[in-house]
Amino acid sequence: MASKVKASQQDRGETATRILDVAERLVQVRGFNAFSYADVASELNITKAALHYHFPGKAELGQALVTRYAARFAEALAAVEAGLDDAPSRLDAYAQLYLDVLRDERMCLCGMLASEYPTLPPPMQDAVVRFFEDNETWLARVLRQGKDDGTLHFAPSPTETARMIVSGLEGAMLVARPHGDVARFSSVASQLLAGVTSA
Amino acid sequence: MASKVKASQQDRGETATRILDVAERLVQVRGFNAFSYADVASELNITKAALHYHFPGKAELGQALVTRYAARFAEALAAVEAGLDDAPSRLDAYAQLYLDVLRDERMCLCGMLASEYPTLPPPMQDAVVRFFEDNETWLARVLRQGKDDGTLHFAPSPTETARMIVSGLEGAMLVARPHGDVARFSSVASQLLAGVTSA
DNA sequence: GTCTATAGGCAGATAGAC
DNA sequence: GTCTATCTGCCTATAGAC
Repeated sequence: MASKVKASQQDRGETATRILDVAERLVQVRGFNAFSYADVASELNITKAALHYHFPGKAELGQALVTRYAARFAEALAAVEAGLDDAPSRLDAYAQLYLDVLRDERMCLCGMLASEYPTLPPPMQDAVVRFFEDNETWLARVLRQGKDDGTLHFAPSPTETARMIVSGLEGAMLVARPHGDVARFSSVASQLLAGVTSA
Repeated sequence: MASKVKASQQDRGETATRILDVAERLVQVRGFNAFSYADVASELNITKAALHYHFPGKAELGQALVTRYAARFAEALAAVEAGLDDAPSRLDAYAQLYLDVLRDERMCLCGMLASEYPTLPPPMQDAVVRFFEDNETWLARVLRQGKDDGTLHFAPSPTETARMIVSGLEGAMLVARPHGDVARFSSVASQLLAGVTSA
């Protein structure tokens, strides 16, 4: 049973991983409907046919993209919980995850896909909705924790408050990117968090 | 000088107006990159060639769309100011404008275009940025009014607070639409406004 | 696994008749 | 103003050689 590195989830080859990396960036910058197999192939100096070997169609590539993105996000949230104990710090770290994406001149992958939602293959639609639900669930838990220990203060339910934070951060990315102004995002993010950290 | 109806801004023919109506809905639902001249033509039972007579290219059609949308929004904001005096009511009416769009299962036109920003023709990009700036300016003015007369309470500058409200409402639309859940939007909207109406 | 070659469709756009 | 007809290019996808 000498397993080398413990293949965490479905392991893909090196080429498949690089395809996902390039496609992910293209989708986050331009959108799922505005990138093509040709774009990815030319960046990697391979042919479109090779792409189809790794991902039969655009729908399958899209599913793989959102699945991997959601898994990574879940890992990041677990790391936040492991590394930080108090609710306010955890909220700060959560917002920082968004900021890191925007600094790269990208939109949140699932925020981008949310705008294209009616045009997506059904499996991608389901995965996008799940992403937001998972985020809200995690945030609601942190908010509940903070309310219980007195470090956070808010009137609506933790779930409703979580939804406001997710919406606010996604919207802040959406609006800040056309302005090319990361500070716009940071300002909104701190106001959102201040709404639950101050009495 | 017997002008019939006072051609408010650039008047377009009846057909051109119907083209804009159909194209506007398609962009708000599917996005600028995911609708085609063929889509519009088939809905109106005309040919693509006829479309090109009214709007030479997709870029020009897109410009006309965002220009008209921004003008209508500005009219709506003026109507809000004319019809309501106090700042809290004006904020409520502002959020209601967004809700009306979402009820139609549409995204804000400029929110949709913001997600596609890097792929848009430059004139459309400029118009999208201007739309958000105009919204923020209007909101900041209302916020200042409310702060001065004691009906609103917030710590950051009116401009920064305005940006948080715009971002929050746009993000709430973005996230609510995939869930098919208008209540999600309303919940976030009232939380955002509660943040400035309660002490 | 990656290639060449190609199929089949749809995109935006134009010419010219009516 | 609207039509038919057509162009060119890009899209996703497949077949089959290496």
